[in-house]
Amino acid sequence: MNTGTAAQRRRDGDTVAGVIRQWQSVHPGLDTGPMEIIGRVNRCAALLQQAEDAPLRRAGLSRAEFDLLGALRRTGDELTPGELARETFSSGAAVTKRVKQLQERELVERRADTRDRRVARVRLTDAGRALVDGILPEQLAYEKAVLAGLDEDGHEELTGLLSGLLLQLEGRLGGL
Amino acid sequence: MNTGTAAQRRRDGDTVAGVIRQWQSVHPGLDTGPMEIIGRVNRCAALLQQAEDAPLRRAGLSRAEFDLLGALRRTGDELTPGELARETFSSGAAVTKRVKQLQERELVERRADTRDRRVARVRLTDAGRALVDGILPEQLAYEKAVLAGLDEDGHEELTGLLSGLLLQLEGRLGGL
DNA sequence: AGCAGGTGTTTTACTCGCGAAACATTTCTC
DNA sequence: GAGAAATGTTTCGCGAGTAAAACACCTGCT
Repeated sequence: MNTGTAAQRRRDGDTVAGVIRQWQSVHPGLDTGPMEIIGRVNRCAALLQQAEDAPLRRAGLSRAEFDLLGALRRTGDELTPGELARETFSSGAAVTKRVKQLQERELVERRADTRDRRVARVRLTDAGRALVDGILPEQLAYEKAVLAGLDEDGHEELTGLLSGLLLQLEGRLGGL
Repeated sequence: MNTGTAAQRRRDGDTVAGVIRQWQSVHPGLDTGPMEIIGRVNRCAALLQQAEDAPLRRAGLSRAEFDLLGALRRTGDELTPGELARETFSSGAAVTKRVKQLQERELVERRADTRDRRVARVRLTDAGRALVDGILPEQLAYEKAVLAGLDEDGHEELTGLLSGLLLQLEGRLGGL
C-alpha cells in the first residue's frame, strides 16, 4: 500500500513541511506555496554553511575569510578592496579589516597601484594559495557526498531550476 | 538556430556559472560539479535574504527578531527561551537579548512557569501578533512574484528536489 | 592652474551574536 | 531527605560586521 509519490513522501518529511503545516493551521487561508521552495532554499543554505564552517575553522579561517581568499584564487589575479567587497557580498569596511588580518597572517599581500594611488591591489601569497588549494577539494568532496543521495537526472534538473530562480533574483535586484 | 536547451542557456547565464568557469580555468582538473547546485543554493539564499530584509527594516525589525516572532505566531502558543533558540537556529544568549528588547517594545510578554520556576514562557502580545500578520503576507507576495518566472511543473519539481536535498542534510547533521 | 565633485578606501562608533561561565532550580541517587 | 548531577536561563567579555563620517586621490570644468 502506497500513500503517494516518492516526492510527496519526501516533501512531507522534512522540517520545512512541519513549519508550513503550523502556518496553515494558524492561518488557514494563507497562500504558503512560496514557502515550499523559498523556505527550503533558506534552510538548505543554513545547514550547508553550518556543516562547512567546521572544517574551515579547523584551518583557522572564517567563512568570510575563505570567500575572500577564494575570490582571489579563482580570478587568478590581484583585486582591489572594492572588487573584493562586490565579489564576496560584503561591505568595504569589512574587507579592509579582513585584508589587514590576512595580511598579518601572511596569506595575502597588498601593494599600491601605480596609476591610481587611491586603490590598493590585494593578491594571494604562496601560503594563501596553498591554503585555498588544500581546503577547496575537501569542501567539494563533502558537497559531493551530500548530493550523492540524488540521482544523476536529479542533479541536472535541480541545477536548471535553481539557475532559473537565480536569474529571476539577479535580474530583479539588478533592475533596482 | 539554437545553441542548446533552455536549461543550458539558463545555466550558462547566471553569476554562479561565471564563478565555476573561473575555477575551471585556474584548476582545470577540479570536479566543480557540486558547485552547480550548492553554489546556487547559497547564492539564492543570500539574495533572498537581502531582498526580504528591506521590508523588515522598514517595520523596525531585524530578520532574527522576525524569525522569533514568527515562531511564536505559527506555534500559536507560548514557548520557552530554549525552544525559541532551537526553533530559530540561534544561541540561548541571543534569544535572551532579543526577548528583552521585544518585550520593551511590547511585542512579546513573559511570565514565569508555575511548575518549573527555572523556565520562562514567552508569548506574543496583540501588537506583536498584528505586526507578524501584517508583514508575512507581504513577504509571501514578494516570494510569489519571484517564483512567477517558473512554471507550475517547475514548482512541483523544485520542491521535491529541494526536499530530498534537505532530508540528506538534516539526516546527516542529525546523525552526528 | 585651481577647485568642485566623484570615486575608492579607511576609521569610528556602535550593534549583534556567540561561547563560556555563572546562576537558579529541578531531578536523580543513595 | 541531603548532596550530586542535570537542566534552563542569564550575564559577561569579546570578535565581527555595518553605516556613516573622514580621508585621499583623481578628473573635468572654467
